[in-house]
Amino acid sequence: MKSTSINPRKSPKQARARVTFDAILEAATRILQDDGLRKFNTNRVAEVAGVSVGTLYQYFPTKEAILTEIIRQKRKLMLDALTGATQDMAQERFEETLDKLLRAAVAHQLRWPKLARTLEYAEAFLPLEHETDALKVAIVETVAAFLAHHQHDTPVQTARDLVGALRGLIESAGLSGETDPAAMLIRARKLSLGYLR
Amino acid sequence: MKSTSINPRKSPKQARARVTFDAILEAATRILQDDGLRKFNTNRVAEVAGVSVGTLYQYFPTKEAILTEIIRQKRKLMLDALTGATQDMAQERFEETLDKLLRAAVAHQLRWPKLARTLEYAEAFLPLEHETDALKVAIVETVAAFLAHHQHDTPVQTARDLVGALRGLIESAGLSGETDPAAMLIRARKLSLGYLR
Amino acid sequence: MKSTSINPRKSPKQARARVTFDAILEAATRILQDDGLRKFNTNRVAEVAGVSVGTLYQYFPTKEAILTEIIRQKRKLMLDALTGATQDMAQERFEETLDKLLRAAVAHQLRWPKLARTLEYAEAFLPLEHETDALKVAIVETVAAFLAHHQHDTPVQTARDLVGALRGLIESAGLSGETDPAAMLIRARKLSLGYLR
Amino acid sequence: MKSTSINPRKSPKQARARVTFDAILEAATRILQDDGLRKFNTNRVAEVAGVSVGTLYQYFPTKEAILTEIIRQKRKLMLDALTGATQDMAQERFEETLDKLLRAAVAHQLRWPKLARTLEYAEAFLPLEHETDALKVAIVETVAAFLAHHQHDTPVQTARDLVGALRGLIESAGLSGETDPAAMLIRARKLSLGYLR
DNA sequence: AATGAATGAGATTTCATTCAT
DNA sequence: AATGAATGAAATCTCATTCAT
Repeated sequence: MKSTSINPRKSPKQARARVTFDAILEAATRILQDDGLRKFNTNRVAEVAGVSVGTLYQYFPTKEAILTEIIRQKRKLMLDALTGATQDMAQERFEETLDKLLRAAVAHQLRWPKLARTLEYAEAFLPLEHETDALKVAIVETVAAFLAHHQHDTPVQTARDLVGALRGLIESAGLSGETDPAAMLIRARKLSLGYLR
Repeated sequence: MKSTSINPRKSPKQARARVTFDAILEAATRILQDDGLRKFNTNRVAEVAGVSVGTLYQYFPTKEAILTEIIRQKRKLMLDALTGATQDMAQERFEETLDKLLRAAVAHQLRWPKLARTLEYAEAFLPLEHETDALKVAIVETVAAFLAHHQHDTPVQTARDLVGALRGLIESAGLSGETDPAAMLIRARKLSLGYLR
Repeated sequence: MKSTSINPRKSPKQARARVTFDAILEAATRILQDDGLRKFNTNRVAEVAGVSVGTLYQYFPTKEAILTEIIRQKRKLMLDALTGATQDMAQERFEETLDKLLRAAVAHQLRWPKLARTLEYAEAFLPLEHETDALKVAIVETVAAFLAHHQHDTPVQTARDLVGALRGLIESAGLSGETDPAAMLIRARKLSLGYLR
Repeated sequence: MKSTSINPRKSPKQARARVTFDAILEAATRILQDDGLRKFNTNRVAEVAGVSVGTLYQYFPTKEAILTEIIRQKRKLMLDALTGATQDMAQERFEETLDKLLRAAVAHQLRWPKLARTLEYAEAFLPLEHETDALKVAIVETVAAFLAHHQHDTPVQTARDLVGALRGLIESAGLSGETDPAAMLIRARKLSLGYLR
């Protein structure tokens, strides 16, 4: 991975470095979840991570690089979860696979609703790397492939619509205090099946 | 309206003052739409509005007050549109009123997708006034009243779900470049009817 | 003058602003003369000027912009002095005009030898504006015009050589503690006449 | 040589150490030539030299020590060249020895004009060791001895003037792109003979 | 009412140097 | 001898807010 103003500066080689790298990302994540972009600054990230600012800048050339790395990791997680969910779609009924997908989405977004929203927002003003951007596309593509497999007419647009609507649904529920994945799943299923029928 | 750190400082009574007040809000709105919160600062707002910072602070006690006022106005517009849409619901078929509601929502959010998203995000970190907060509740209530009128079981939760999902749908379409309200309306209707059935 | 990263940010309009602008340049000049680029930083410049850093940045967008402005002003002074010296060259003997030129050069450089050297050095690593660069060319051109007027063969190259050699001479004398312009003038004349013969 | 904060930390005795020592100096030299003092920092020097910062600090106690060592080496080269040039002055005509001196000076400064200038400048703000400072004096003394040998009245001042003027001449030519030593030599001779007559 | 100059706390970032391994 | 992770003081620059005119 080339080091640009948005990529991490160096890949940690020693074990100690790995620990530091992760501590920084973890601290940043916590701040974003608790206080949003407003209080997300390098001094605070370093402090919460228990390292000096200098160390932080050994690993990330800019504040944005930290954000970008978090987004990349979260997206990767989401994509992997969705890929896993659709893995056996050839042998499964439509509803079965859909349920796996929805479970993944709900789990992903309901756990840290404020973080998810903050990252969403940050994305819009970040010059994301190709790779990170590609992950976003891949997420929609995964859902689209699933729809196409079941003879859907306009899989891509529908996938995008569905992803957007589900995000809106879960986010709104999460921010108004709901935390029960089971309850959320039922409504997410209703929304999806209703839209796809 | 009491003047607090979040309310406008003085209600512009004279014509000239009204013009200045509006110029500031308009400039702020443009900046939020074009560049997001990142570049939203009082000096720039004043410059774009063509007034001095000093003057800006005659009308708004803090930067947040400007944001709050914009949110208040937009919400007011939305609420009025929804109220208008449900005005004759007693004499209309369900689908008829729903269509009016969706039209209003699509029109509201598809025009300035980035602005809408930015305001959403800003809200989360703003200590909104009671009145402004009340507007948000009122929006959901209006939809809930409509659902209740048609014998829906859990009108409030469903209204909130629907508002969230529709916002997600329209936002995602808007940010990926769609601008046609007619096309949007069809999918919004499909989503709503599907979820409500 | 357009405001770039190297030009002043705003031209002072009020009298107070003019005073501040000049105070900043004067402070910067003093620091460069006394301590060189090493201790030339915006905090110190602001402190010596008796203003806040914020104020400094109202007028100069970067540290380099201050340097550039000083160079521009000093070059302008030099150019004006040389232009004045060659003004009546049509009515004067060669030696007479030459003497005026040398007087101007000696006066300019012997007063603040360390400052002159520091600016020279800074130039090399500064992306100077066209206008500022043009001044440097104009200085050589003025001398070249004088040489051409007296039938010199290769006026431009010779002018550049002469300007370089004289700068080296005066700088070396100035830095080793000489302060007497009269003594300097004699040797400068010797150098020039010797090279031009 | 006592190890102070400005002298190298240890004289590299083993072959491997010698290689490292030289690699550091070479890297530093390249950076100074290409980018000047601005980008001259220990981390970068170490990186370019292909060693770790830790290793760099095994050889040089401070950043300044690297600079000082480069200056010392360059001066030593220059002094040796000049000494060599004046070696046979008792058996040579004045012009003959002068030519050798000028050849040495031109060769020295025309090759890396930016480096030469940067070192000049750095010197002014460096607390040079007695030995390094002595080299500077010795250079002027060598030229002065040559002048004295040919019955010049004020050999020291004249030597200093000449060294300064020549440096100015060559530097100005070098920085404006000239690279031909032969052409430079002709003008350097003209300047010297003219001034000395 | 309006102006715009001034402030300074706070954010980002760099880099000389140390030290555990 | 060498490595490279870590430090933190110091430099650059921004921006919400105040205040004299």
